[in-house]
Amino acid sequence: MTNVPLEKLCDYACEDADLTLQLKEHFEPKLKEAKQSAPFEQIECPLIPVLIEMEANGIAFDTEILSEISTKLAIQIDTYKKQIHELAGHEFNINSPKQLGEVLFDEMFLVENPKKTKTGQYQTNEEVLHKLVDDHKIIQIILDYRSATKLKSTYVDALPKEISANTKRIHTTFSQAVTTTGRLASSNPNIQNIPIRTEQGEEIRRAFIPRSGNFTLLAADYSQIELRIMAHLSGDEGMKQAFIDGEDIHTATAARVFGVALNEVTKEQRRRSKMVNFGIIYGISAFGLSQRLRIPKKEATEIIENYFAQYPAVKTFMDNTIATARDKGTVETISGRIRHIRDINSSNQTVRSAAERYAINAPIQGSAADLIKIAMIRIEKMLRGKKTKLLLQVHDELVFDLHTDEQHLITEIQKQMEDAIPLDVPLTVECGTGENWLQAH
DNA sequence: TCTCTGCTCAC
DNA sequence: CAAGTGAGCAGAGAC
Repeated sequence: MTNVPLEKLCDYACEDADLTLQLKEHFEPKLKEAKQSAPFEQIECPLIPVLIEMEANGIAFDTEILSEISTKLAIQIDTYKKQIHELAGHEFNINSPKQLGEVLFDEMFLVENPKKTKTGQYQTNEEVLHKLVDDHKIIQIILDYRSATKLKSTYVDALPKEISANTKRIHTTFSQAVTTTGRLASSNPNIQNIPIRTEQGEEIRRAFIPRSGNFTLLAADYSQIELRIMAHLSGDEGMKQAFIDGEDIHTATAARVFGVALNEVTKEQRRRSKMVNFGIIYGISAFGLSQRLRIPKKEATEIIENYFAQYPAVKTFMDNTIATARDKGTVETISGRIRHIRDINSSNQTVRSAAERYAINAPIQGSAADLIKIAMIRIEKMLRGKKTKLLLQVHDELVFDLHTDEQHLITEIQKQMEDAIPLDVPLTVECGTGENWLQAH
């Protein structure tokens, strides 16, 4: 075992349950000797065998469900393609942003001064096309074409190729050391970006199924984990109270920002507040918010000012985090995971502002990663000797093969996730089961 | 075959 | 200039 490169071993382990066990036994004592830092010793090292097991477990996959979708998409794509070529007056490669831009803007003149990319091509992304949707009927068809080809090439046709000949399951690779914040990454295939937002997209999740008739899929999701971490780290009383009272955070935020009662919040107000809440986590600008909400910049500025007036400790937290980054060149998560922030003192405002956004986002996103990793380590320990298996992690969600005789584990898993790190606000986890990943949500 | 670009999927 | 973290696809061009 010692003569084989570790990477290879992990590959083989996916196909070989006995080797997986050997790897786990090999790692655990060695890792205890390593001494570097709390997140390294307490989180990353004990997580290694957990990830090895998840990769080895794999998730069962029903290709037949997808073949139906594939045929449907192929017909749609063909129809769109013909309509687009007809409206354009000639054939061209719609998949080429370069060719598409030339058709729309050099031949059809749909815009006076089209935006260009840094290489001088016309921009044809979703945002640009959406603005033109009422100007010409070709635009909506292009958007539909893009969405259909994306689903077909990236998911419907690609996922079946990833099924292991031995296990008949899909075994992703989790990268533990590629992200700047402490999140995991998933590849070959990436199971962390399986569609869910559109009706046609979410159908793909039906193909992810339990390993046999004695199992169901269990999905356990943290609710609003990043905003709860913001409430905790900032100590903002108003935001904390909203979570303690079990309120819908976007509605509660809207009530405060727009100065109305909770039951008077309109859908539009909630939508705007939701965007602001997300913006806060990412490091917001008035311009960015105005673009996303499609409102004047002045209005966006007003909303942000109201937000900070209502959640003053959030503003203080953001200022303090940036000050620390300037002072020490680093920021930290709850577990002490460090991110170095370069360019925080740059004289170039664009560069400096970007560094400030990284400084604000890293403790939030990284602490969420700490939390779920701790939960994974404890849950894997709890599941030893059980039939239920941990399969996937999608940043704030864990997916399991749940044995039908082990229903009691749902509450145990939920508890482990909610209690991973005690915060000043409650953490809530929603669990669902089903015959596929879509149903489990 | 490799690398870069533009785009789009997720949290 | 302008919202954080990733991965994968097709096109396009260098080699």
